[in-house]
Amino acid sequence: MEDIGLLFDFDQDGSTDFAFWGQMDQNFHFQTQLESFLMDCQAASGQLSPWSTFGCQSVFSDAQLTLTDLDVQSPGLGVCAEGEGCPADEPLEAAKRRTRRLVLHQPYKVQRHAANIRERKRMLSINSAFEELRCHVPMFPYEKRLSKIDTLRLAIAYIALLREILMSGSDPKSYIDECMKNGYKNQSDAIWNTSDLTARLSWIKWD
DNA sequence: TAGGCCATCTGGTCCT
DNA sequence: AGGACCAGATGGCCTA
Repeated sequence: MEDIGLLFDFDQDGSTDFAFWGQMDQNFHFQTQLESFLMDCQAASGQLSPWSTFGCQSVFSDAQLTLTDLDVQSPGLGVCAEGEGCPADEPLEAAKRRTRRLVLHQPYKVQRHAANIRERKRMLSINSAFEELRCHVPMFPYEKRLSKIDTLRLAIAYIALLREILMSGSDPKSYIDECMKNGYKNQSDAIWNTSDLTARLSWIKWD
């Protein structure tokens, strides 16, 4: 038995899109196992969190295309170890296959790489949530994209103001007009001040 | 060119 | 044990 790690770079951007690792023996049928593994992941991707539609599906649809003409050899034959160069005369299907294959005898490295991928996808899901939040905070039509911290702060201020409107029982439009005229009273957390928030809200069609 | 923002990597900690 | 979460470090890009 031998530890093996495989890193895939489907889009050739130099970063690993997918990692596979485990142990292998002489009877290891690489293509069959990898293919069924990818199929399992694809089947599961529909149940995964938002990143799955963004990252996982595209990765795996690519993977299927790659696998169809992926002349995968038994690991150990012409496989390059990380940090070593492949022999120059090797028929470098690696580039053709758009696949970076590694044999790692240090399982830690492979696990670390897999953790990096998970972390990247976790950040993607966070970013997609930020995008969604940006759609719900008041923006000027000409305004450039809000940063993450500004999105959070504006969302907090927006929620606070909406709560006040509800508590006041008055018409939202007239409440905003009042704020524009007299200033927004609640300045306790004035990261977004009166003119910022109420001016944004004045763009909203309340009817 | 400095500062802000962001993506990524990484190691530590927490949770299941 | 492995994955999720978090925060620090780093480097790239953009803008004033």
